Amino acid sequence: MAIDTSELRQQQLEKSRQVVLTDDFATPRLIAGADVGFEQQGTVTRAAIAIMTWPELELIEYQIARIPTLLPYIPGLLSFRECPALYEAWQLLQHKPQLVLVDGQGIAHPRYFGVACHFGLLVDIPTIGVAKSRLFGTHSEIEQQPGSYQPLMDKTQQLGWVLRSKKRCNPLYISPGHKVSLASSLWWVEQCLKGYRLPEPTRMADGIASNRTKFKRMINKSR
DNA sequence: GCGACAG
DNA sequence: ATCTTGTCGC
Repeated sequence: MAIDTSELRQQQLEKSRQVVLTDDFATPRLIAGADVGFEQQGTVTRAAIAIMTWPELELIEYQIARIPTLLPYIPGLLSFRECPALYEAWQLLQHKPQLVLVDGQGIAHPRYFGVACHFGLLVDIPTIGVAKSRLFGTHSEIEQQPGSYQPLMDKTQQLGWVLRSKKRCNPLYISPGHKVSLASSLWWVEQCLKGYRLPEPTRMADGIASNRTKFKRMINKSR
């Protein structure tokens, strides 16, 4: 398919100016995890959003949306590929969360506008980007000690954090999405860690979106 | 010019 | 991301 990527990148630059990087939310009652998976050789996009209570972190609802894949994967343009499906799932929710952990980068992006920023602006809800690998920014080595972290930098400007969330696991790349500060983005992810590499909301959404049999049992309880 | 590159 | 069982290491 023919895609004018220069136009999409221009949209990102314009939208990035609207992203809010200070805390604009009270202590959340519900925190969500959002992730996307694919079926049929990538022709179908499947988005999952898991709603969990705070501070219990118990799953109370989840929604899945399946739509035809609109774009191929292009580094830097992930939001245009995943947001449509995420928005479909969002509209199905009976409970709207006050904070969302989105898989992928927040402002740690070449245009300072990753998928977490894009989705947060779209639904006007605070979001934090939690990515499993690096896209943009530099950082010094992370100690092996769980809980250790380093700032993720762009020259002299900090974009986020690189956190060793679990022993012998690759670190997490955390950055503000929308209406969240640098300090809070790290703090909330830490609060949602329960012994696994991924924070609970993200881990749950990831399991559901990836259709892992392991998660099919536990999610049946909440319906 | 060459490599890097969220999911 | 996805195709996929056992297996190496802490």
